[in-house]
Amino acid sequence: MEKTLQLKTAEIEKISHLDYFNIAVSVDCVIFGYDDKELKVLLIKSDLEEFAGLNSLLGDLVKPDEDLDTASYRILKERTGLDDVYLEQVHAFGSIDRHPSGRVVTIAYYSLLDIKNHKLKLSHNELHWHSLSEVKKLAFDHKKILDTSLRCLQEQVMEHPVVFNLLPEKFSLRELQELYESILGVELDRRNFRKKITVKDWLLDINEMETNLSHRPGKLYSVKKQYQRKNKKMATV
Amino acid sequence: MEKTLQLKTAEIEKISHLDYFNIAVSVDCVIFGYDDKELKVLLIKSDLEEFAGLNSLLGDLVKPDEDLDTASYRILKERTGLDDVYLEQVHAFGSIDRHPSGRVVTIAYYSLLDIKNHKLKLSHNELHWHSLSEVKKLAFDHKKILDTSLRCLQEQVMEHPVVFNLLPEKFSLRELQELYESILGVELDRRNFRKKITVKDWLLDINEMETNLSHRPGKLYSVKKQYQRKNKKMATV
DNA sequence: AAATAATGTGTCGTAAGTACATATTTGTTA
DNA sequence: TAACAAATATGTACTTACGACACATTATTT
Repeated sequence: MEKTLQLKTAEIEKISHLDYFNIAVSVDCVIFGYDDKELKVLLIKSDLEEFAGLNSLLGDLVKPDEDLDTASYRILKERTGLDDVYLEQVHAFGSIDRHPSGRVVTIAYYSLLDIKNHKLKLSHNELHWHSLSEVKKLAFDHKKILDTSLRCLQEQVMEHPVVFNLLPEKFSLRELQELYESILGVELDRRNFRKKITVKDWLLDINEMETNLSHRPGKLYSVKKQYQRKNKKMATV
Repeated sequence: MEKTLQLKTAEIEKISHLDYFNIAVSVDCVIFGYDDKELKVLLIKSDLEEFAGLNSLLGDLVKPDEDLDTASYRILKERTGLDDVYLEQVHAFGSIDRHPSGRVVTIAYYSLLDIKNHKLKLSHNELHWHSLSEVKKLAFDHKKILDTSLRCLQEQVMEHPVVFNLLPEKFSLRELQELYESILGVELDRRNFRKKITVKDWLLDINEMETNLSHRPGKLYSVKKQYQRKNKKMATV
């Protein structure tokens, strides 16, 4: 009697192991960039037949010996050559049929980087920056992931010093304001914006001015060291 | 030449399918309750040898034909008999060795429910409410998941009408304030709290009073219909 | 009827948010 | 070289939110 039960349990366990350990986990990175006064996202042509012609986010399956954060940094590194960039986990997406090759649960991350200063390794063709406003349809559920990530970014942006990776090291308040305006999708009053930013005390006046402008140049600032978010080691402020 | 490549690709694909579709995904529910002026969490004795004697959150592996939200509602339903409760996804946890049986990536959800009005099906022994302050060590990485979920709840609580599932349908402002105090871990000024809450316009004055008190009774309120969060169908406000 | 233990509301000072105007600095151009 | 164009830099007045705090009211208990 006991033996039968034992066997049964073992069998059940074997079955259940097969039943359950057969999902793939992926990481999808929503890599935001900023250039030409527009918020952009890095997309690649999907290589799946099912999504022929559509773009997708940069993602990959998580390896057996890789944790989620490591996978996200690997993907970023592989595609952009960067490894000192801040990544933030956004949400897990796990609809049953979201991936044509099988059950793939994906964890979305977003990242921010300055397009001008980090030219892509464009060896992979079909890897391009796209203006957010022009992104309509993406492969998989990636449009939903993109929308969720943008909302997440918008919620963080006024409370936390996250956006500075989108700008060059030195930037003017006008540039910063334009960046906020593209992220939030609203126009901001210049004077009030400056007050709000300066009171947060994130910025360092580096005593330099803009150059090569056809009008009065503004002062240049950089983020204070303690608010630079280079990598996960950095504490959340 | 081309044929060889073809074969190679097919082989690679086969290998990679085996390599990658071998992760299990679980959902862990941090079920918060409120009773006796204390925030509590529902825990169960771990049935794994490795964690003998330790409690764990309520979780289960996600079935092949089940999406993440469905799994979280199933777990809640199985353990508490409830299916009309709000669940909120918190974060994905995916350290390589977080589960002794193999690679299990887990998605954490939190939920809120009124302990008094939803007596547990205590057929499962060892399923109990624990005061948050007394929870020290949990199985797996569940302590970290609990801490993260609490922080998430704390961040939401002043901005969004999430906590009302922790209270009975009718409640006094004092009860609501005590709840906020337990969640946030701070004392609040009664007059300022009332101002702050009433300005949000979440509450409906139902023209009833507390009864059976040894002092002056307070008015009773309920959440306005549009802010009740029964299930995911409910929009986020 | 007095004491107790809550509820319910108001005020005042400070900080933050919003709308708005003027002076200043640089490069350009007539 | 003086006027102009275009942007920077800053200030003020009004309104709204926040925090500390005090007093009158109501139901129960003794």
